[in-house]
Amino acid sequence: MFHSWYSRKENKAKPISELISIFETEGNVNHTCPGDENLQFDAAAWKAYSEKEKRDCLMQYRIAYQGYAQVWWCEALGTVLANDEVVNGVSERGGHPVERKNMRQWFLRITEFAERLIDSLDKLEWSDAMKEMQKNWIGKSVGAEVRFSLSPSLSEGEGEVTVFTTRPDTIFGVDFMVLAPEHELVDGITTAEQQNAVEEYRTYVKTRSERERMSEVKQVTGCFTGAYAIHPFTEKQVPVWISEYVLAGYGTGAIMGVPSGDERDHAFAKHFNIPITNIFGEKYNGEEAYSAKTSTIENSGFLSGMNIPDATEAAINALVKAGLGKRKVNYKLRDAGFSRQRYWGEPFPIIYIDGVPYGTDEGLSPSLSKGEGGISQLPVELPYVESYKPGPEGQGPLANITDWVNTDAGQRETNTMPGYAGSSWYFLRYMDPGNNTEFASRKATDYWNQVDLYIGGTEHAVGHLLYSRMWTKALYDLGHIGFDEPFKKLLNQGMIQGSSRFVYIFDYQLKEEKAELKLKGPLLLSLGLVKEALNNVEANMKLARKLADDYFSNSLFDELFSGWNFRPLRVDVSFVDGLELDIEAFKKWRPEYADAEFILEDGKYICGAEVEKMSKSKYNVVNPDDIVAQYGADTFRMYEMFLGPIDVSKPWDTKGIEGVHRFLKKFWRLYADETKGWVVTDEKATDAELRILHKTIKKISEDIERFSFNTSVSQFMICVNELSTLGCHKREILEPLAVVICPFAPHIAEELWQKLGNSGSVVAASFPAFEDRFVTENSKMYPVAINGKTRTEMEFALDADQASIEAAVLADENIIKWLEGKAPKKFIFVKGKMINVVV
RNA sequence: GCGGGCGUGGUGAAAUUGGUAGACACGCUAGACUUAGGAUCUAGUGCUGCGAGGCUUGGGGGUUCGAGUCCCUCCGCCCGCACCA
Repeated sequence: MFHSWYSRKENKAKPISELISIFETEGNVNHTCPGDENLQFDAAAWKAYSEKEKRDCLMQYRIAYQGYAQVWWCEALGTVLANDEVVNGVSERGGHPVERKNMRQWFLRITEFAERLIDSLDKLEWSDAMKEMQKNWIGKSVGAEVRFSLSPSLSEGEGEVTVFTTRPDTIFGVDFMVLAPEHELVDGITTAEQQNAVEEYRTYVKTRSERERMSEVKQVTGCFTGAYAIHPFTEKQVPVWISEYVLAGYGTGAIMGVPSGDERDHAFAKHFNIPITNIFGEKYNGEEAYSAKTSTIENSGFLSGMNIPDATEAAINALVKAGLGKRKVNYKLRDAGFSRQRYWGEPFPIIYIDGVPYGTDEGLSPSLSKGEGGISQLPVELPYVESYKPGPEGQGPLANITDWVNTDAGQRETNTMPGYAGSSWYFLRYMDPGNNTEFASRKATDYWNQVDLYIGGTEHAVGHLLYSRMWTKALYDLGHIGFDEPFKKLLNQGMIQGSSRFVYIFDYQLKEEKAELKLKGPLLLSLGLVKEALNNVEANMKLARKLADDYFSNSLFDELFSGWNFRPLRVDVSFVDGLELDIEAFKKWRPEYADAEFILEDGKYICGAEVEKMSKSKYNVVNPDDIVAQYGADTFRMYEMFLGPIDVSKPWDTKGIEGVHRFLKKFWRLYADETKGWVVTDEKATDAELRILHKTIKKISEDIERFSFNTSVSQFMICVNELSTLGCHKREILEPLAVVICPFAPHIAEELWQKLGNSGSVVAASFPAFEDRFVTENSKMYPVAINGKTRTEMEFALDADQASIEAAVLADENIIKWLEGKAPKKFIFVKGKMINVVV
């Protein structure tokens, strides 16, 4: 990726060497620079560049490139934190203050692939929901880029603000401009008198996460810069503000505020008393923005009277003609941040020489190019470290290993790659894991081709699954593999969650010196008491009063506590039977509660429960090995299938596994009796037995196709119940049945297969063919409804015609009773389904 | 806030194309066999009502001969939101 660039002309990734050749002959006239759209040079200029200038320029084209991104910086911990390590604006560990800090980072230019990532979704067998999520994440929008010049007389700096808008038709409704607080122009345009206010506001914004900035739309914040921009058509001067609702990474990091047509702009204008220009005539009521797209545009110069699509076209054409803007496609998708300041992650094969990054495979020095890792010293391996402490100035731990960082060619990159680096291509490596000259041979990837079926969770919808797709396209473009989509079919499986258990500690603050506690240990309350107290102020007071009376030396309640609450504490699920706590086991596990007092309800301590991800830290882990030891792998496997549809998440609950276990025992008893031993006979099967077998073959075949394993298990249960009732022990039925059940209960199937006298494994046996003739019926019990409510059942031949059925139904005494003498208005007969009489 | 998903008995669920709601299990109740039962078998089990019957798929409304399924609307829950991986 470092050695490649994206050709917008050919719409594919290409080697960077080809770009260098192009620059040498024609400069970049035919290849707009994705990193800097205004960069232009010819061949002569290119040749005159220094080595460093050339490399800097190429960096703006590379698919793996360096840029700047904001990270959470925690001064106290001396490290960069992940989003989920920042809680309520402070570090999760230690509660230290954090702020957004700009840092140099590696990126992958996934935005260049945006269009293809949308287009080729069509050829994937993924759920519509999944495709929808990816489309929305990529967020293609068509609109215009518009330049507003700043008013030199009123602004500190001169120049222009470029905005992206999906509604160029509303350009006459612009009443203000808003820049992201991080926007590079802000420093230059802020007037002296607004300097302090702007600084203060930016300090506030630094503490805000992007999520908060997007979510909390009701609370309007912002700050005027003192600068004004000039409307391109009316020459009206509009104030330039900064506000957190404009994000630096979206579009150009600046918007034109059209309060009459956009809700957030409207709220902003109202909040800061900015006069609102109405461009929708009567459709805009002054109270809320008119954001529907069905009005005509009014009060808008040459756009007045046009509908929205026409006005959009006209506005863009006028902007282009005036040289003030252009048509533009924008994507919400951002280039993927590819640096982490962590130890665990693939190290970059990058060396800095005089601050300029080179690939370790670029022949930098003899020792590097012939080092241990092969000719190009790939792969670069993580060095051993004594400590995982962060490096200086927010660098990763690798920065501390100076021996490793400093090579005779230059300094190594100390960032590492993120988790999705490996997850984007591991499936390719699996195709050729022993290869030590390339990631996978073309022969191997051509043979194995795409992943046929990928089972994964929706949590990967817009991360891993999008990055893998981009990665695959890049490798395809560069000729390393022969397919451009990694996962042909995708199925989302649900998660088996944990069910956590909680006890509740009475947590109180005593008023000073007022009381002595009679307790030796903490006070734990059963769930029912806590629930009642939390639901009801009176109950809460009553409970506290009672606790004061029972457990404290001073029962003058009003003088006892300054406050109290019920603090939940996780307990290991193995000490809880259902919801009832084994108090002794708990005390043993947590010695600090050995002297605790437990307040019970009905003689039991009832725990609280919550469904969460299964995790050691939540003490809610159930180990599958224990289940397998108790019930066997077949029972475990079938029970997991039986729990419900494959794509639904649910908490693990061992209750119910008995049913599946009983089923397998009953299934076994068709073949072997506890006392009599093997009971399989060679008798001829009856029609009824064959019907059961073939209904089962049909159902299982269909269910497997649609991954409906829970209903398959049900069908096996129905089959075994019916065969048991018939007392069937016939080889003609039971031998094929063992083959059908094999994918669901392979161990028992294999054993029965052997006992039936077969050589070879049951997995090699061919799946029994379904034969229609065994299951066809010639009559059907029809539900007969009056006005849609089923009142009785009547049996008719399947080939009976409507007239004879109608006559029979209307003559039926049950039906006559329900008709109550009224004449039927309509008779509905759906062959093979039902009958409905409308009166 | 935005995007996606889900909501059916005491519990897990089924109903595949708009056609008998609750299949199959768990649990529970009663019984049989048994020295014993955490084995096995039988019957019952959505709610309500003595009964005929009535009610019932998160709430409300609509389309239809017929709605768990389609449409509108409201409520609730779960997942993702770019440095958890």
